[in-house]
Amino acid sequence: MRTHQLVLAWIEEQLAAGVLAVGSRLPAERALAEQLAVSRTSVREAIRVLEAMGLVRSGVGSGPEAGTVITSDPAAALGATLRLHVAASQLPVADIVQTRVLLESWAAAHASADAPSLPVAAQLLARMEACTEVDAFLALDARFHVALAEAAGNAVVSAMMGSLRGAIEGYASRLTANLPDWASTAQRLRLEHASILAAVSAGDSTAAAALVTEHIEGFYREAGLRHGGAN
Amino acid sequence: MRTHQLVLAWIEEQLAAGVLAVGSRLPAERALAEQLAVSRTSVREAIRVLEAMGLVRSGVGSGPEAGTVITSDPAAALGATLRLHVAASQLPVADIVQTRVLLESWAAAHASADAPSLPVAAQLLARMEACTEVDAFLALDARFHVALAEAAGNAVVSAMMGSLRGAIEGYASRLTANLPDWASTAQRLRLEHASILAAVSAGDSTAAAALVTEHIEGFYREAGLRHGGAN
DNA sequence: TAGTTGCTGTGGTCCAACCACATGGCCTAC
DNA sequence: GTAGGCCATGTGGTTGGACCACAGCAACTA
Repeated sequence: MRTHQLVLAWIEEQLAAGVLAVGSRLPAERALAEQLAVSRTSVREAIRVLEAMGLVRSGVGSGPEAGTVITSDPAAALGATLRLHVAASQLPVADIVQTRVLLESWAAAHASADAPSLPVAAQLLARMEACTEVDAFLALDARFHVALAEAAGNAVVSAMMGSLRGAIEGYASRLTANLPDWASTAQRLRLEHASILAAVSAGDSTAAAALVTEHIEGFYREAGLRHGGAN
Repeated sequence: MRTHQLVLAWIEEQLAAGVLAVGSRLPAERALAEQLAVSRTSVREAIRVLEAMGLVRSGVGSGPEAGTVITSDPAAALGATLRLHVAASQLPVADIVQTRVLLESWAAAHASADAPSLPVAAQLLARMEACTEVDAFLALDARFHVALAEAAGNAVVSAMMGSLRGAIEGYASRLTANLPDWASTAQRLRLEHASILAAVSAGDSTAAAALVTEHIEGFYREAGLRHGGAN
């Protein structure tokens, strides 16, 4: 076993045992290196891995932002991993979109009408009304979909949904250049968002799932996703 | 931007441009460091991240196994990430199981009856007939489920399915200690596997999805998954 | 011809040093 | 007594160099 994996195993143990939890601070790199009798280099490699996994956040200086603290952002980490594999032509974008439809339609069907994230989603829709810039619109759109997914109450589905969205975010942004008229497309998306939110709030799970499916597939159909190998 | 992220960005560019592809060799660490005008340490940190993402494999010495080569094993990487977040109590095991049911029942329903991975799945079932040891049985079980998922032809679903299974593999193994009689449970699982495979081969997608759902939920119900916080 | 030996290049590990940064306490000037 | 500036401290970020184990291969030797 390589040295940095020893550090990773130690940290995983501490997490499983509850000694470390979200919000905890890891010992300083130099102290941890001495404690585990390894070099600071190996400790840093382990921390880089944990950072890529979305499990820790490192900051320099002093104060609350400094040091290495346990966080939990699985969506970003999974998204980055997927994005790299897409770049390596190992994961077709079409499969990502299809999986996203699968997860998100399930989430829409299983969302509870009184979930606290639904008002958040509604606020995001209000902000999108006045938003004309493409990338800002897409950023709000991403947050809306994540809020919708959270209403189903499954953290894994939410994280994977967000990661799928993030993995092809740049791709989706470039796709908008294919659209004949962004303003009209945006308006259509706004209406679809409102319909989805209404269906979820009304508890009409069948309609919600169908609307979500059509919403996502419709966008990529209009923007011209090439099936079978696009990246 | 930190130095190792610069290296990551460079490698992602090379991947996206097709200069690097699966099977390619990365330049040697010392050469890459000089080429990008960074230290070898930073190059190594980037490689550790890519390794954790399942994108590269490093080997010492000379020959085909040596050096750092581009691979693609997203399932293992995603699984390790999920496992750590489970250890940090941020992803409930129940949510992982639920997501697995979602993905796998979808895969069973969308599997094509003539997929090349179905004969592989059948072979795995034959080997499980004679397998009595728990961990070996679970290992074959994992491969069977992945083969089944691959029959649906969606690489992302397959990878996520495998990662979900891997993230709680150790957990499932410990759960078997709760079972009153492993031999009878194993026999039941074998019969269910055969039924699932038969339904998929017959193209009966509705039955296949229902059988998969009951198969997975039944196991965790019998083994006693504590809902809401077990890890 | 067959075996051995050493050269070469690879990643793996460690160390020592320096930098940039943010905080907090001390010290000075008013 | 207060306000301002300054430096000591501890953090991660980065670098260069050194050494090791390993696997292949070529040159050399018996």
